[in-house]
Amino acid sequence: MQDLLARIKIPVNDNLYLKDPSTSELGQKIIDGSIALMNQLGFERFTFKKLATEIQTTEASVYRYFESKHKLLLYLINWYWGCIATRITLETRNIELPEQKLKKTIHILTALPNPEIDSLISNELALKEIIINESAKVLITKDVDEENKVGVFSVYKTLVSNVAAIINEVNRDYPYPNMLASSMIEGSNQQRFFAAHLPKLTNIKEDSDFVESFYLDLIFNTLKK
Amino acid sequence: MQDLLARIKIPVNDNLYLKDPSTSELGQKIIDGSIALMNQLGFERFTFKKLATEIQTTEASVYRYFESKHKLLLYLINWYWGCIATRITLETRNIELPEQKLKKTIHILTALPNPEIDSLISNELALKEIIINESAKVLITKDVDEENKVGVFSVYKTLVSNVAAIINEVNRDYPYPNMLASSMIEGSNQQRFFAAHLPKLTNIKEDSDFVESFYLDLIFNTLKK
DNA sequence: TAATATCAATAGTATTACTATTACATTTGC
DNA sequence: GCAAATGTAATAGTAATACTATTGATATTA
Repeated sequence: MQDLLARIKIPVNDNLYLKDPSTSELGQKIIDGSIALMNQLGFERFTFKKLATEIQTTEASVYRYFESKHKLLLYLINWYWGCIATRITLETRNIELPEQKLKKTIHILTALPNPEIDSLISNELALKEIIINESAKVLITKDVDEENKVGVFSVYKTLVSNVAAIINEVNRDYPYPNMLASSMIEGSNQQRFFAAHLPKLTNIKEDSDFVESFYLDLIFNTLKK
Repeated sequence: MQDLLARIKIPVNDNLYLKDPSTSELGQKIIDGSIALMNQLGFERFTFKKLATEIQTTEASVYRYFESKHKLLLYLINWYWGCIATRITLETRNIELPEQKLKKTIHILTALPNPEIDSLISNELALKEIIINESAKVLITKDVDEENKVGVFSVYKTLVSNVAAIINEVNRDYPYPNMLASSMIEGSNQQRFFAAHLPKLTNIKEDSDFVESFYLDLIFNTLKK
């Protein structure tokens, strides 16, 4: 699985970069470095200057690839959801039973990545933490409409609509499949943030992955006919 | 109801302001002006300079009340959730049936405010939009732990725990009451953002309030024994 | 009325996101 | 094989903005 995914090229929207970072060595260093540094500092404290120092290049060189740190984060997010969407397609295509298919999908979307088994990329956990901590800062913005126009969110929208389809395979009459899908995707990340910082907003269980269990219970009870 | 609430003083954490804005005329102008302007511009584009121009004072005068726009937003959020918590207490205390109590709570938390009936404050809708659009920017931060230490989120945590208690009144054995509560509170706002900007992530129904309906269905199905 | 405390305005500074320009290196076409 | 074109990177900026230091004005109280 790991090798297979490593060979698949995940396409990311053209509008997110000035020069495709996957085509050069410096580009790769920018991606790898920004995942590490943004996770460490957080989006606000992260700057192109600090990144440049870290990967031994210059601020301006980074600006050759990305016109802003905002777009860089959008690139990372886009790429992450592209990977997840690919995983769901690959790992559920041989499953017949709709319930099993949905169960697997919920696992991929809500569980923490197991670095040994299902990691697509060298630093998936760091990237997942960035998704958890920083996503809202570029999604919930006044610019969302303009960015949506140029297709920045199409990967994410496709993912939600695919999950919604899997939900409707289990219960054809359920009227809110997209809401349920996006609630789970966004909510599971948020609950992990709460667990780490505001545990009173969650119910952490020692014996199991409480986030995955919560959504399994929630979704299958809701879809029960 | 309106008059009653208008007379209730909603306490806001001391650490959020340098000088209590509710004690002076300029303070009130800062609050009212910032709700209007932040809703109009969004948190990023909102600055103290622009606010000062708007309410005909100076940037530095605003800094007498709030040490940063970050803290100002936290103040607004805190005050909002204080109002909501008060409303839930007042409007459910005479309800005997746990199911009816929960239903009312879900309504207060997920429905859009009706300006004529249940508005606490002159510009509740604008404030609600700020909560929807900007909350994540001050909650999901690297500073969350320090701010949590000084009690900035206590109002919110109390609200979640109160709603969790109402959930457990309906089903004493449900193991994730806090998660369900915080998921609903955060999720309902997020779904409204999606509805406005990324409708493919939701399922908007013309005939009813889809957000309230979604959560009523979701929660009561989940709690069914 | 004089001392004191409160409040507000002016004029800054420091940081940071971002850009204009130039220099160097590599590839490509004939 | 050499020049044109393209790709890459470095220097040295600008503009915006969050935030502060200081001084001036007003109100309160002894």
